Amino acid sequence: MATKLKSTVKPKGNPAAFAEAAECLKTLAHPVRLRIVQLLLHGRYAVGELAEDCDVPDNVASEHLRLMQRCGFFKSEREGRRVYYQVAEPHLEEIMKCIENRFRPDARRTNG
Amino acid sequence: MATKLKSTVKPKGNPAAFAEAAECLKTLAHPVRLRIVQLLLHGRYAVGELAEDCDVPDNVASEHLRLMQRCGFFKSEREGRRVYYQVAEPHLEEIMKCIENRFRPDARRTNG
DNA sequence: TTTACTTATCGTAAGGTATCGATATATTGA
DNA sequence: TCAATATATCGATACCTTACGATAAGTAAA
Repeated sequence: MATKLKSTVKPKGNPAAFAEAAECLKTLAHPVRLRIVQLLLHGRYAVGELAEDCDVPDNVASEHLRLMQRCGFFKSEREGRRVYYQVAEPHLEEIMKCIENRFRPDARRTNG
Repeated sequence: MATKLKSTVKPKGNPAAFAEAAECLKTLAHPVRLRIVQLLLHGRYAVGELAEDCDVPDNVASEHLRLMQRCGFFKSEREGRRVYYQVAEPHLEEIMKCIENRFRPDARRTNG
């Protein structure tokens, strides 16, 4: 297998994009929020359902959802007393797959 | 194009994996650190070089590098007075590509 | 050995984040 | 209207993170 050489040209960075990306990653970087993302990538859930699954009080789940909605991850709609959340950011699935791929039990040392 | 239905089965979560993933994402979630990751995915740089590119003092760059090294992102080796860092985590490239893909100027509304 | 260069570490202050309990708002049904 | 359910918001607190300046440590050259 041939060794791939890295380019020596320095990639140009976009500070505004890095700032926005950092914001979104920070929002993703919480165990409960990761679980909520995983759940909502597979279906549609109300606040109380998510809270129960994550074993946190309803108001805490609600707060996590608010943060993620602010980043555009989710949208919500009320149905009767309940408010259902679902994914609104198309790239979430790809990013979550990368993360799950990395943190599978056997995911280390795929290459050099 | 057929509409893909979401599975209704609830994915089972691994709390320990979510905790570890959240740690690593938090470490990634900083504008300067994202830039450093981008640079090191394209080459090998010393602390002072990274500090200059990122427009931060050397000790701040050194601290960011220490945090990321603690997550296993990088390894370092001294050469004379300088310490060079390079990527040690194979999944970094894939994850960074996802992020760059999402935060390109035209990256919104790919589907959904 | 003395000085300069490069990186790492430490203490600290400022600002941000997570969580909790209490309370407010919205909806439904009695 | 009143009570119950479901969600959202607020104030307070504890904790964490970041950046800064000072300083230490490792290396090279004078």
